[in-house]
Amino acid sequence: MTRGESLSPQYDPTGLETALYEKWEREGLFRPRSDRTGPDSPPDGPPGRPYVIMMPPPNVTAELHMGHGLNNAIQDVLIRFERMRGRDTLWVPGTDHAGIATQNVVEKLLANEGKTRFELGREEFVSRVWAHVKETGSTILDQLRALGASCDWQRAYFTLDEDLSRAVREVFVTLYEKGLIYRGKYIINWCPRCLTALSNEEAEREETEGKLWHLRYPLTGGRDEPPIVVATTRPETMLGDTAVAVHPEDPRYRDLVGRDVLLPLADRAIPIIADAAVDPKFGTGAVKVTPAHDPLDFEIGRRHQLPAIDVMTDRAEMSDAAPLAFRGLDRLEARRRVIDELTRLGLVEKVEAHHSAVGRCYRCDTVVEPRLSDQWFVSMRPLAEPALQAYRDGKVRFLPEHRGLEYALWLENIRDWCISRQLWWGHRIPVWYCDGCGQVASSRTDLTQCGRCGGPVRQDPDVLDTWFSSQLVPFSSLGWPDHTPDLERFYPGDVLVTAPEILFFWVARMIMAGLEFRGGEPFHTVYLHGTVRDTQHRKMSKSLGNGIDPLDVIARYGADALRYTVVSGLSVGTDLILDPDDLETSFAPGRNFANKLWNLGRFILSNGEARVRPLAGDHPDVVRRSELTLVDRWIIARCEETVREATAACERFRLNDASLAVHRFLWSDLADWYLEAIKPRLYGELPGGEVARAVVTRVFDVALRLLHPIMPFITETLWQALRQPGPGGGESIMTAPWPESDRRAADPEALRRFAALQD
RNA sequence: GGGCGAAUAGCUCAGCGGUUCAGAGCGCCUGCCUUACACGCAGGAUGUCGGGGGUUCGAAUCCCUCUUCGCCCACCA
Repeated sequence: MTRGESLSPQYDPTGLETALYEKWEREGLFRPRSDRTGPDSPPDGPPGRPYVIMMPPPNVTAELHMGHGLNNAIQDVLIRFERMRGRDTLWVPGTDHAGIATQNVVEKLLANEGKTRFELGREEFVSRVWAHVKETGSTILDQLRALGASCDWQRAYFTLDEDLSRAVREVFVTLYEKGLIYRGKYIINWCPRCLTALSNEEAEREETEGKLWHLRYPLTGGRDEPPIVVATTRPETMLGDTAVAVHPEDPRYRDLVGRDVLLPLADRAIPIIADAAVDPKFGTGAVKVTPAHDPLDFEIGRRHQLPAIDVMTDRAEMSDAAPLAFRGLDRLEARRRVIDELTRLGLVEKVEAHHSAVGRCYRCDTVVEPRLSDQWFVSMRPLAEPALQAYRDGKVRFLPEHRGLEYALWLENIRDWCISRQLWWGHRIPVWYCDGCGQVASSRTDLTQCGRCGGPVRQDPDVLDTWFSSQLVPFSSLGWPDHTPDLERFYPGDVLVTAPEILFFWVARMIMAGLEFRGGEPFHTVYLHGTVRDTQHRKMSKSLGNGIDPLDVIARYGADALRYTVVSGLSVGTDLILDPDDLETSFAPGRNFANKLWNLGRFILSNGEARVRPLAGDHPDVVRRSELTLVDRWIIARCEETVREATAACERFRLNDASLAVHRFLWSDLADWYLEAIKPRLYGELPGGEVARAVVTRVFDVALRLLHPIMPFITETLWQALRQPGPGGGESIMTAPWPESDRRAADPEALRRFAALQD
C-alpha cells in the first residue's frame, strides 16, 4: 500500500477545507504565537517585532461578496507569509455597526410590518436593531472562515461594543476639550431619505445632465427697465432667495447694485448686492442668493447679513416658509410648478442644457440637499498636518504609489468633518445641555444633572458618524484607552489592505487618529487593491445583479481555487475582471491548478516511501552531490530560483508574481519535465530512483510551503501526507518555516545545460 | 474645470528607466483516455505592443502630440 492511494483521483475540496479550518482554529494557529502556551509557544525572550493587520471591518449586516473575498484573500496571504517567516502575527477581525446602512436595513424590515421607527420610539427601535444584529451579525465572519481567513477570532470586535464605545467617548471628549470639536450652523449635505446630515465624503458627486434656467427678476420701481436675469440649476430654491449678487467690477450691473428686485412668486423685495465670489463669465453674471440652500450663497449671505430662509422640510418638501401654493410639494414637483408659473408669467428667458456634479447619498443614492443645519464638526486642519507630514516623511506609504498623491491632496484641502448624524443607531454624542442655565457639557460619563446649576440636563439626540468609531480601531480594538498588553505589543500595525473607495472615509482618518492619540501612524503601508468588476467593467453590485457569491465559488471549486484565481489575476492596484455568468471559465485557473497540484501530490506520494534520504545536512545518509544527475541539479536550482522569486514577490506585495512563479515551477518544471524525466528511475528501469525520490520530495515540500499562503487548504493536506520527519516538519504547514534561499543550491551551469536540452 | 493613470494575442493581464521582450492564463486549431491529472498530455496558429511624430545604431519600453477609456478632486450658480 502506497501513500498516494489514499487520495482520490480528482481533487474534491468539499469537506476537506471545513475540517482543516476547524482543526487550525481548535489548535489556536490563528492566534499570535505569543498567545500560545504549551510546546508551540515561543522560546524565552521577546518574540521579535510582531506583524499586525487590521481587517477592514465589514458592515455588520453585510453578506460576503467578491470584494470581501479579494480583500481578505490578500490579507490572508500576507499574514500567512509573515507567520511562516516566524513573525508573531496578529490579524484582527471585526464588524462595523454601520449607522445608516444598518438602520436602513431594520427600517425596511419594520416597513414590511407597516411600522416606522417613529412609531416604535427610539429605545424600542434601538433594541430592535440590536436584536437584528445579534441574530445576523456573525454571518459575514462565518463566511470569512470559508475563505480560509486566518484571523484571530478571539479578538473580534464590534464597533458598538462597550470597550470600543468607551474609546469613542474618550476621543470625543478629548477633542472637545481641546476645542477641536465644535457645534455650528452651516450648510451640510442632507439626505432627505435617510433624514440625516452627511459628511462631504458621504455625498458622492456624480456628473449629471441637468438644465440651467435663466430667470427674469423684475426691478422694483422702474417699469421700463429690463429685468435682471439670473441663472440657476435649482429653480425651486428661488422661493428662498434673499438677494441677487453680481461681481463688483461687472460693468453690466454696476449701476444696479443697491437696487431691489421683486422676487417673483414670493413677491418679496430683495437687494442686488456685489460680491467678488460671483463669476461674471458664468451664466448671466448675476446669481440668485439662497443662503439656506447653497454653501456659496451661505457665505455670501453671511458677508452681507442676509436672512436665510429655509424653504424645505427635512424630507425636501416645500416648507411653510414657501408661498402657500407650493407648500408640501416635493422639491422636484416644486421645481416643475415654479417653472410653469414663471413661464406663464413670461419670466423664463431661456433654458440651457447643463451638466453639473450633483451630490448623492452614498448609502441610498438619493440626491442630497444642501441645507442649513446645526451640526457637530471636527476641526481637521490640526489633525491633518501631522498626517500629511507622516506621508511626506515616508512613514506611511501607499501602493500603488499615486494614491499617495490623492491622500496628500485631500489632506491639503481638508475641510471640517461633520460628525453628527440624525440617526438612532450609533454612538450617541456625549454632550448634555442644560435648558435651565444653558450650560453645554461633554463628558466621559453620562450626566444626569447640570454641573453648574444642578438642573436637569438632556443628552444631544444625535449619534456620531460611523467612521468616527472605525477610525479608532487600530488601537480601540486592542483595548485603548486602557494600557493593555495588546496595545503595548501590537500597536502600531504594519499593513492596511483595503479598497481605494475608503481612502478618505477610513484610512486617512485612522492615520490622523493614530497620530493624535497614539503618537504614531497605525501602519506603515497602505495597500489599495482594485475593484471587482464584470466583463463590461461594471462594478459588481447587488442592485445590478452582476455579483459573484464567493461561497458559491467555494462550494464548486474550493477556497483555494478562488484564492489562486484572484491573487494570480491581480496586480497592485488594478481591477479584477470576472464573468458572473461563467464561473467555470472565470475560476478555471485556480480550479485547474488545484487539481494539477493534487495529482502531482498523488503521484509523488504513490512513488515514494514515507521516509526519504535528506538532501542536505550532516546526516550520514545525505544525498551526495555526485549522486545527482543533471536533471536533479536543474530542478533543485529551479526550486532555489523559485524560493527567491516568491519571497521577493511577497515582500513587495506582488502576490500575482509569487503565485505565477510557484505555478511555473510546479507545473512547467516539476510536472512537465522533472517527473517525466525521472519516471524510468522511479519505475526501476534506470538506477537512481532513491535519489530522484529524495529530490522530488524535497522540492515538492518547498513548493508547498511557498504556495501555502495562497492555497492554504490543499497545501496543508498534501504537506501532511508527505510530511518528513526532522527539521521543517512542524505540526502544521501554517507554522512550518518559510523556505530559505540557499546559495549553494543555485546552479547556473545546470540551469544553462538543461535549458539547452529543453530546446 | 483641475490632477493622475491606462491603452500589448479573441478575453483577462504580465513585461516599461533601451541588451534573448514579443509573454502567461483562459479561449481557439490538430492529434492523443500514454498506468498522477481529459480540471490532462504533445504539438500549433494568433499581436506593424491605440494613431502620429521625435531621440537613438537600436523603443511596448524614453520624449512630444492626438484619440479613447478609467480614477481622484472641485462652491462655476
